[in-house]
Amino acid sequence: MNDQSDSCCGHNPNLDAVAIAKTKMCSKQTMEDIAETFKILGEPVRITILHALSIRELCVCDLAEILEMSHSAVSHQLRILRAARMVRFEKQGRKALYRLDDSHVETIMQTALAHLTNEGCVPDRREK
Amino acid sequence: MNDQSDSCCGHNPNLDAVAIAKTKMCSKQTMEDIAETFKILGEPVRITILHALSIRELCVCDLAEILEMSHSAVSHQLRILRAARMVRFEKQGRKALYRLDDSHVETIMQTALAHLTNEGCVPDRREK
DNA sequence: TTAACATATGAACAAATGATCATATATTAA
DNA sequence: TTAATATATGATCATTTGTTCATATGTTAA
Repeated sequence: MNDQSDSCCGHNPNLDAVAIAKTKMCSKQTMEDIAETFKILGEPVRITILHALSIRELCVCDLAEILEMSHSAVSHQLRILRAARMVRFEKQGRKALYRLDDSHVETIMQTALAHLTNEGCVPDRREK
Repeated sequence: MNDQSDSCCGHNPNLDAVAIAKTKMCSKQTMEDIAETFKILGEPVRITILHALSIRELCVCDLAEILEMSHSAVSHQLRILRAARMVRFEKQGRKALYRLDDSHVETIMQTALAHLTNEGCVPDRREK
């Protein structure tokens, strides 16, 4: 925001280090895109939906039961996950069967779990 | 929140599917911990700090220069990253040299990037 | 057709949160 | 010691965002 206000206040960044980092870093846009992805994963309800769908496909009604939440709230969150191309759905009668739309999500989740537990990886919990 | 309000309104979840999912799913607490990790990564400023530190160690002053932000704002975010054990620092004189504290963070970032660019994953089958 | 079921979505509200500002602590230089 | 430098942090404020409520759309059963 204010890159000028500090230069007059006596701060001395290591210009070499700053230059090296800047040239090797990804674009600001890329960083924002990655952050957006994590922001979506950073909600208990949404990550739990993805976790459940990693085990098997489920409809809104099932997810509401599992999460102990209203159908409306679940549907709102599914909309966000759809927009992020993390889940997709298929209409079956009056139900909407949801499933994961990207295997990366599982990988990301397991790595996050590894960070938390300081372990290598996690056993596969999928059905069969 | 309200697990009772729906049962009297005529919704019929697939009880088998729900049971299967429930027994195989991680605990609620684990989900919340994972979500917390992602929430921290889901902020452009924080993920950019981690990205910069993945290139080389930097002090608060350098990070402020790279991010074009105030030192205060950077320091606040570093505090959050420290609490999550994603970065650690070492005092050198009046400077504080920060570096990554967990190699998992880089792995998670790269997988997220793969999700965004649709590389090495399931083909895109979104609904039209 | 009518009623029940299943999902989707806009609006409103409350809670969470990041940036700014002011201030505090600590280290080095003069 | 005094001043300058470097970082840390509490409080405030504005924005973001998830849930609820009301309502709309569409499907199946009676």
